[in-house]
Amino acid sequence: MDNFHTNIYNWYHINKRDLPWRKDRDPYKIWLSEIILQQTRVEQGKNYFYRFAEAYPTVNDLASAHEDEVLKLWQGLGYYSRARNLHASAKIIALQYNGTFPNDYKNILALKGVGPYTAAAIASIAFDLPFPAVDGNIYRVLSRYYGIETPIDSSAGKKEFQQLAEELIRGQNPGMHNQALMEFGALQCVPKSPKCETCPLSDSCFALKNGLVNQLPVKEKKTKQRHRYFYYYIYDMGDSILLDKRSGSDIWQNLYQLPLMEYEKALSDSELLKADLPVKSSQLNIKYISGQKKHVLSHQIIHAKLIYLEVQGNFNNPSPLIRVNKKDISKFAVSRLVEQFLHEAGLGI
DNA sequence: TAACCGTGGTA
DNA sequence: TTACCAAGGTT
Repeated sequence: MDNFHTNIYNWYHINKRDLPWRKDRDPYKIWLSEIILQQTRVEQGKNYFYRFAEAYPTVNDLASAHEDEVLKLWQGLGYYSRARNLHASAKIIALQYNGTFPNDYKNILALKGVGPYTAAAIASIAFDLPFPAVDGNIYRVLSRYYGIETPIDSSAGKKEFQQLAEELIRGQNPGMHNQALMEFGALQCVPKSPKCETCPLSDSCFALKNGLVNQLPVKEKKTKQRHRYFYYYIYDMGDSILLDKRSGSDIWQNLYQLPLMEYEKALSDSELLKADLPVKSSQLNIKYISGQKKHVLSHQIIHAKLIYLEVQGNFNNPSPLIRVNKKDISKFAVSRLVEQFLHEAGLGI
């Protein structure tokens, strides 16, 4: 074995973390952890893994849950399509595979929410199959060590790194190899201020030798952010309020929210008082309007306010909105933004 | 292909 | 405060 492998493997055996999804090689748990960890730090994902593993010990348990329940467990982790796809794939495994996790790369890759990285990670870690798991860590480690300046988010870059990773895993223990490289990127060759002074590869690292550590990896695309203006309404009916389920292809799909009005620009409070309501009624009293809250997503900036309405007298259920008892609000999956507004209004958790 | 899809940590 | 970005995938 060459210098690269030997040093990283030695480093890994000394420095690897004791992570809960690596206690055994249950493909279901490895899959679950990989979905949770997509674009997510280990420290943030850990608690969610414990939650899911306890609520759904097997893939059949997950398959028989309701999507609302799965989304509630996922609440706060973001990228909610992961939860929807996780649940949909669990149903496929339960029904089409009779509860046995598929054990070949093609069928793993065919699962919803499983792309090239995740399929390779599961195939290698759970089934010893020699597929390189090329994630953000590995782009960073390889680009620095080998001095590769091809942008990692270009198609040429993806092809180049994939090919290099395939050469590197040849003849190695696939699961250990992939995990060693990822762990090395996550703990040693970190994005900012990597620990080059204590790095076992410092003698042969191209970036360190050439002063390119802070320039690599190269990424070209920058996502521009769209501004949106959300006005949420609490319809306080004494012991209950109204909730609404989001649908369509927008953010927070299938999560619940307070009745919402969206505008292209910010409304002043006086404009807001004259504006349409999500549910019209002559028996409303405005208790207060909150200050503006800025909620930043990866690709959108949402400027939001909460309008607290007290409903006088009777109020018919304005379908498709649902009337929810205040003590049951916390059973519904909501975005962080709605969760914070509910909390500030003394509702929810 | 590029835009879209969340949240929280860090410098 | 801003900018970056973390065990990416889908459309």
